[in-house]
Amino acid sequence: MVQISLTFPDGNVRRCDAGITAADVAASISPSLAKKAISAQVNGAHYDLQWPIPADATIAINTMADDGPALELIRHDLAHIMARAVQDIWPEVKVTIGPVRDYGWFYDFDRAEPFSSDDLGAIETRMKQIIAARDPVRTEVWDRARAIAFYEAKGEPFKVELINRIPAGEDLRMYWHGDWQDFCRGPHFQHTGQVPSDAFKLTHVAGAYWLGDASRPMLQRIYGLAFKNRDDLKAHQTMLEEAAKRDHRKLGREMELFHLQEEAPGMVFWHPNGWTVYRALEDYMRGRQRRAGYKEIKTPQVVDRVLWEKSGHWEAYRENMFIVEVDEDGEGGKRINALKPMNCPCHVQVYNQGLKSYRDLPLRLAEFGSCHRYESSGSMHGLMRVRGFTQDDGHIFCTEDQLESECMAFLALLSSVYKDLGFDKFDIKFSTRPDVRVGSDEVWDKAEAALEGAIIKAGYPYTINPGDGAFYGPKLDFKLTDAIGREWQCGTFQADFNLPVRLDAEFVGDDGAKHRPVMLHRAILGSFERFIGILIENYAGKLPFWLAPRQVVVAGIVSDADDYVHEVVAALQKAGVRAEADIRNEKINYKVREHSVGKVPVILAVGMKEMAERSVSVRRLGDTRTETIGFDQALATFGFEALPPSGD
RNA sequence: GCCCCUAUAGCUCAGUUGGUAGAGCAUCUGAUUUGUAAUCAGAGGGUCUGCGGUUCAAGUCCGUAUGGGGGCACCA
Repeated sequence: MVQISLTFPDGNVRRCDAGITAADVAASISPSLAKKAISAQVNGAHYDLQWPIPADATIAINTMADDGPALELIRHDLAHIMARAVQDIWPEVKVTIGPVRDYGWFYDFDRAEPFSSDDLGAIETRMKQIIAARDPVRTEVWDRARAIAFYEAKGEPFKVELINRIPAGEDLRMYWHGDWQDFCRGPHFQHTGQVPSDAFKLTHVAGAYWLGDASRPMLQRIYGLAFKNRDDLKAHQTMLEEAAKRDHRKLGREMELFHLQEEAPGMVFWHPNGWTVYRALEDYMRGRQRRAGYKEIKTPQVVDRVLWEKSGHWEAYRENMFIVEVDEDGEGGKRINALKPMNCPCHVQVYNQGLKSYRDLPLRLAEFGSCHRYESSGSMHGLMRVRGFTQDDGHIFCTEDQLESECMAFLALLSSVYKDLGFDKFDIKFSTRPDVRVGSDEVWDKAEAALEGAIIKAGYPYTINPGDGAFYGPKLDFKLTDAIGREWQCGTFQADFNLPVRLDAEFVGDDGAKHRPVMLHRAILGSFERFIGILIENYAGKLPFWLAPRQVVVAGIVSDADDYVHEVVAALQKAGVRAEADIRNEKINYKVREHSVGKVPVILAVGMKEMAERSVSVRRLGDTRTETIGFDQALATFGFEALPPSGD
């Protein structure tokens, strides 16, 4: 019998048999709780659940138990086997925890000397010996006192701390792999020989804070990859190698899109090609937002600290701000300004000019706002996390009653934009009220219900991050993944009950009295920098025609056709196509190769034959076939393809 | 910010146990007028990231700063 455990955000776990429906779960627990199960465990295997699940749907859970050893079991056993191998070799090393993750596992160790790559090889060798020994795995249930006494005697302070964090009354399950012991929830194989010995690989070591707390010691985390067999492991390693070729930092250099340099860490130097992509994306977003009812504005880059003090940023965000000191009177009388780290306070200033009526709401202000944040040195990453960036920012001032409909409209716009840009699916995280917050519970109830209601009505799967909301309101985050599967937050939709109060935004209601608007912060791309990074990786540099920096290269075959090449290029440019001539004294093979490597979507080869019949030979990126079409047809075709998607 | 790794020509890299640098591509100059993924020949190009140390001698060893990579923390 397959046992299913559903885990809920509050930590409750419901165990039931396979084949039940969401309605069954609802009936046996409570509707609200049933709707919010976030993950399921089957025979130790972990599954994320996506919501909403229709009430009558069977909770279909893949039972890996039937088709050989579950990957999770393999990875979990390897975590224990690795920890044992490490202590076999270096008995003084302290063990901590080692969870299963996508494609493998990791385990954190406390050791004075760093693990070297040679050490990883030695650990792997020892692990294989343990597997070959087919050591039995056995388990016992201990009470807390015995376990604590055991680990204190053994000198494993991290284990003692872990046990102390487990809720009182719970028994502890102790597992032995041979004579090496660890405690965990299980389950495990019956002996170590059940783990495939040729389908895992220790990949790298990295520092990681104990319990994710930067004030605690930094441990050494060893990562491993593990699969059911050698072929799966190799396939995954090949996939990673392929993904590395799509890295936007590599493609950004190869395609001459942008560069970064030491004198301006985290600030992008956009090259002509990259800036063309940026501008194409900006123009597209401008059109989409205008048609969605946004008014575009532009606000200052440098703003006096007084405003940041009012908004609360000076207190809460100061160390992340670029400060600009101006010697105002020439005698050292300093005026302190800051580069804006976000646009919100400036948008409230625009809103606050003139008295607003309820008839003005919802008021949607949009800005391609350049922001600067002094991000910590270790957090920067190519275009994905930078210090100077431009948000496709927008703030909607509305009433509480308009919150849900604005959220729905935003979801529709975002999903349409993402679809145009090649993302049919994306991860949505819904973050609810944190312990420390502003605003009454009543307002939070209303806002959370509006956001969650909108997303359920729109029918998108989402994950709840309980307590992960901002102090000023709940939020939805929209995440996209890069080439190697790292998630990056792009879109966001946040309700804010704080800033309208701090910056005194108000409107006159139909009752003639003044009211506070709700302020909604929202972005679709997030930042142009990050989104372009994601786009490059998602398309492996082969951007769709309308976004490509060079859309068409007209390559002459012989110099006698040069005039015709220039004529075609000029006509294409007039038709709105980014076209270039290539009349260099090179073979057509050379030009085709160079522009293919350069990821130009269309190469038009033009020689004496084409000139005579006023045609072009079309070769599209990724397709080795060529097609000859007439001059006018080429203008019409590429002129049309150069237009951005309308989203309609 | 923290841990580990790392820095040689525009790019990708080689440089053996320390003896003051090399390849391919790119660039430039010739020749070649070419039919859909690299025509041939020649030339130029590097304070080996900065600073300090060890040594008769440092690209190579040590320290440090900065940048980069992988993670962790952070992302009000």
